[in-house]
Amino acid sequence: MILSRTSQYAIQALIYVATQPAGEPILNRKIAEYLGVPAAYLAKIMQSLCKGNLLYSFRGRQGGFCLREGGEKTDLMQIVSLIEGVGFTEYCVLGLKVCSDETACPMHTKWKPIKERIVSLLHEQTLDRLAVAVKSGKYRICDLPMAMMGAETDPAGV
Amino acid sequence: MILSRTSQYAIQALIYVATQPAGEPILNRKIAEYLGVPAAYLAKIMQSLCKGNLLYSFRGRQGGFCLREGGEKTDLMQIVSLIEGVGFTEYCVLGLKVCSDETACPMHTKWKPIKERIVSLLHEQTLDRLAVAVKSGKYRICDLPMAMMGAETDPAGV
DNA sequence: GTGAAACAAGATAATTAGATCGAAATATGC
DNA sequence: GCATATTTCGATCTAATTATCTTGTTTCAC
Repeated sequence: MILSRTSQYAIQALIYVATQPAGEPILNRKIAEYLGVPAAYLAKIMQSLCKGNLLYSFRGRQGGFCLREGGEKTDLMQIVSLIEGVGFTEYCVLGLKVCSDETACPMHTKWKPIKERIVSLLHEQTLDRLAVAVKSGKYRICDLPMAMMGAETDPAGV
Repeated sequence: MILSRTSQYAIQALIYVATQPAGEPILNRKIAEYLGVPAAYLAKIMQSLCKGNLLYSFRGRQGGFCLREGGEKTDLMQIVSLIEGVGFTEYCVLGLKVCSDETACPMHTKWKPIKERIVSLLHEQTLDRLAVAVKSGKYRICDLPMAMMGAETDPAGV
């Protein structure tokens, strides 16, 4: 609805890395397996994240990916603008090329505050905060195992 | 960022129809020309809008498209759910298949209120209100002519 | 050296956007 | 009434974008 699948995978992967002990390189394969996303595609995304200076990569044996120092403070806005391009928040809801305070689409004034809330939410969510939430066990960054889906609606509990 | 191009075109076209005198069928060609969008593609979208009971269509000479009676009260949510499918607002920001109050991604609680604001904005914006805004001349549903782009930065005024 | 891993670039698949074309319908002129 | 121009309808086809896979190379620990 808002983010491309690429951005979603990038965020999930970075959160996962942030939940792991710092300093130990993590395999792309492991991340992909955990998240249940295609490893080859994820590898490409991880490369972008390296080029964008969010990750370190180590080749060869004992290789893998690590957060850069201070990387726990990376916020979602940084990740998203890296993937979708800066200014992805500037797009007009109705798709107009030019839609600013001066000359706008009829949704502009109402949409602007919502957009601002989205931006500040993306800014305030940092990898460390998200990692804590995941480590607490209250939240997930990967899908439920199929078996569990709809488990609540199953009175027998299987 | 939020809506597919198809939804954007659908909304633009419906607003345009709503600005025109009711009862007079409007040509797809005219709408496409005004909005500056591909006519063939728009025609397809118009068909969906007819099937979704938002528009009437008339074939042959003097044909064209009209809002259905009461159509001025159509809100953007109706249009969008027709095009993108109902439940497009239910998607998880991080792309999880299941993300509800019971079991969620770490963004869920913060994202939910924003999502609700988006939904209510889409609900409160009806075609007649948007049409009024456009007819007032304060807002646009089509792009500026190329010549005007950046006109403000041109001291000579060309 | 050898094997495990990231790296790079391209090929393929899926989805979305847009174009084409032959109908079917209908107001209008004759 | 009948031909005709005008328009939507419907189905299919192409192009562009996005997501995914493949293959080979480089790097590094052992």
